[in-house]
Amino acid sequence: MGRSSAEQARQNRTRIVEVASRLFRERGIDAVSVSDIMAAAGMTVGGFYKHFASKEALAVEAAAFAFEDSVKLWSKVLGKANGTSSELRGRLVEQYLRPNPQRHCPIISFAPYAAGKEGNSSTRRAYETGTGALLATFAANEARDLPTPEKDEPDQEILLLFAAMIGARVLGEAAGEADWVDAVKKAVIERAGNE
Amino acid sequence: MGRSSAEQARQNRTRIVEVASRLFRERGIDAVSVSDIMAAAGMTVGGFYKHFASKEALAVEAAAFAFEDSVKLWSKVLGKANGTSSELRGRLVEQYLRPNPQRHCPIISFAPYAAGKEGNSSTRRAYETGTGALLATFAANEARDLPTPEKDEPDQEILLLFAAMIGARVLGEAAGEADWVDAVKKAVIERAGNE
DNA sequence: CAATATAGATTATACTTGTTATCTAATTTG
DNA sequence: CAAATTAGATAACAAGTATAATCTATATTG
Repeated sequence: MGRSSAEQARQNRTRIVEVASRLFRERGIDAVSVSDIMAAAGMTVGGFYKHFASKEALAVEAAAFAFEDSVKLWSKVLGKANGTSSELRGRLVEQYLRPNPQRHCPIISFAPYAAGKEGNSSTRRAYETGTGALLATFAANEARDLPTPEKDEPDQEILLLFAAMIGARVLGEAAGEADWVDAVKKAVIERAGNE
Repeated sequence: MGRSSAEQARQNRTRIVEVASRLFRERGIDAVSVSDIMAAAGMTVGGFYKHFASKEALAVEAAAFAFEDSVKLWSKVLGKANGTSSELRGRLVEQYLRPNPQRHCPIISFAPYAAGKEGNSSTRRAYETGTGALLATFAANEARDLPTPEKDEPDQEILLLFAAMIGARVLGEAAGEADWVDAVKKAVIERAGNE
């Protein structure tokens, strides 16, 4: 097996990012090796550094990809025709807190990795940009059914709900068997739906 | 250097747990090696397995220690004489969200580690017990200045705040430089103080 | 079509990790 | 006090890691 075509190489590169994005979200960045990723992408480790300078460089791209993915998903749920903004938000939060081993949230999966990096690293900037985009998506829905939007920046209630949905999901993933977890989730979901 | 006395050995064991508890919270479990811990405790790796069956066994004890530590701290803040329960809670949340590289919250530090374990593992059970104890501590304050407590279980508002404070801190640690982080923290703190 | 560049495979390197064996000097025990 | 035990030091082990060098067959280029 020799050199691949430019088009093939481009597809392979994209595939590596997609696969890494999924594996990183499922298992965490440190728990996934470069070999794991390449194997899951149907290749061997040899070609990796033809595409990326380092594992961290891939992590940056994989995070960006994951955040875009989530923005699309959130937009889709919040953009539905039937329901007030509050109802739609309630539905999003309910879906967000429903256990789903397939779809992991980048805000949570990449948080420990970003937290361990310096403030000006590209990893951290990618995390800040991506999470900021999700917050903006979450908040954008707000002004929808109001005749005159009050402010540009999201109001206190939205910011509170954003923090709460993330916290509740962290608890769900780490302590899903505890009885109080469902109560916490329920409180967050109900508040999101009845603003 | 030969055998240590039984008393010395007991002290050393406790020291290992304390040191591990701190390092795990600061850097995350996977980022701290057994050698790191033993070195920080002033010993070498050789004696480790005389005290613990595995790194994971230590992590369980270190988590329990960290949670007890936090319960004490929260109780102290919430138990102050001056202030309504709501004011005290506001102060706790404000302190919780103030950046502090020394004191890390076990709910957040141990979450990725617990999330990666099976539901019935001792690691996960320690996480559930510890986080449950912190929730109970947070909620216990509630009934304080009410003549007749309404329910046994924490009400919706408390559960929402608990989730929100955790989510806000996750964001603070991973995206502390983003401008919207302060807005999120502020929203959570203000809500905690004005129930 | 010949010469060159290169994607990805294979292999190597340098390092770190959790865990285990061995050893030794001091503590316990009888 | 002599014999047995063992905490912790030293060193080894096996597995896994990120990254780099080399190789090879194919795509690209002139």
